[in-house]
Amino acid sequence: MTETRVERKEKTRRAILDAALALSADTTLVALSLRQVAKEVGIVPTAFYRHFPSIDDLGLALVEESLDTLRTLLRELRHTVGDDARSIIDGSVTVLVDQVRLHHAHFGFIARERFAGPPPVRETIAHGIELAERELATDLAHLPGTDQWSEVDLQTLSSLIVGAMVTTAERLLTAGPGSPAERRIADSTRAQLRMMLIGAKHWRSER
Amino acid sequence: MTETRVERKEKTRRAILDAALALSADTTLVALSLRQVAKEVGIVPTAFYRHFPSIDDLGLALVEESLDTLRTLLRELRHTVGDDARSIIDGSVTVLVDQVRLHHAHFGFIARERFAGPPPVRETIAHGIELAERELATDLAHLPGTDQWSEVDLQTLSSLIVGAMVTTAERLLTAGPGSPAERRIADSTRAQLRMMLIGAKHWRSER
DNA sequence: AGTTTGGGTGTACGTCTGTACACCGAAACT
DNA sequence: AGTTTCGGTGTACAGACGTACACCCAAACT
Repeated sequence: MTETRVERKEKTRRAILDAALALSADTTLVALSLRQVAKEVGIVPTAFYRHFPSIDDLGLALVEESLDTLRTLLRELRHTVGDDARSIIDGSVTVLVDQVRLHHAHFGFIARERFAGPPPVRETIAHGIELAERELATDLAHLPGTDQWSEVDLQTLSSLIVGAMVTTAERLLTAGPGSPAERRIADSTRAQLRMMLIGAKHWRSER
Repeated sequence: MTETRVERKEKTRRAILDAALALSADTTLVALSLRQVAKEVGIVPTAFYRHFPSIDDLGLALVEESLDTLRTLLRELRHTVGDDARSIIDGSVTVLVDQVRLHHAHFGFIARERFAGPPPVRETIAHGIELAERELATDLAHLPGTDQWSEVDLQTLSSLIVGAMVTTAERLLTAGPGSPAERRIADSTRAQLRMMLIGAKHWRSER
């Protein structure tokens, strides 16, 4: 029943991360105090420093973790297969809904801190989303129908899609899992994706 | 040179609002202290209570004010005229860029507090955006080409457009006025709107 | 002219904050 | 077996916080 020292340490580190995630859900990272977290975890305030140099570093760890689950979402989206556009869209939205449901805390964290978090956190999140846009753009380039597309057109469509996905994720966060609202949002998103792809199909770049 | 009492009062009230707006730009409403605001304004902390019952009420006043400039933006967008879709899109984006530039603080406030603010603030903002979606939907219904559209289709397109506008506004906030980035965002938004409207033109509702 | 009103001041309080410091005890190393 | 390492504890302090209270004085009312 005895635990090794690294195991114990990792355990309370996780407890700190979880407590911070839970507490910041009520407000924001910037309104999070070291003492609150310590009390929630059940350790004395000064013990916090055994794991993080400061609250800011805790925030950085949290954003790293949250971006990890964002990357997981993107990977799953990329592996969504289907014969036609319709089934790909349906599968993608299903994945999005599932992932947001599954990692509610992380996506909520990203939504909150994207603009309200400390500058380094904001930048990290912005960078993560930017990366997602670029990767989607290269994915789109390998799709049939976009052979003649310019770089900027690909970037435009990609940014449009990613923007809609982010907006959808934010909407999903305020809807309870399995709620009618959630289904409505999913349906709406499917329709939006279809509309965007129809627009893309008939797209002819100008200038 | 003597000021009437109501004038003086209104003046410091404004000073408080401005100081709160400026200070919260660095972090968030929830991380804003009464004493900070008082110091910034140049009054003693307890004098704050002559104007607001609490910091929360200050936040409510700020969100009301910010939503006012959002409504102004929407009104201006609605009055954007043009002969064809192209010119309407161009005009709308120009208005958006101008307004975000002009009321940077208010739009920044909305972006930050939309998900990170106190619950009442969040709800007020969400309600404002929802209202904008509904109004755009009824506007779209009066446009030629949407005669056969169902209620949900109109709502879908409206939500898509509003979402893109919100995303654009958020992007614009991080770009300096007149910067190359700002122009790039404006161009991208114009293309996105065109793409969406092309999609809408070829849209045929299913089921 | 005399009185009331109300924005702003100054002091004072209890609470919460981050963090420095000395210390403990058991796991981990030699 | 003896020593070191290190996560966790307890005390302590200076500063910032919200806010209660008594006070001031000029504009506004009578």
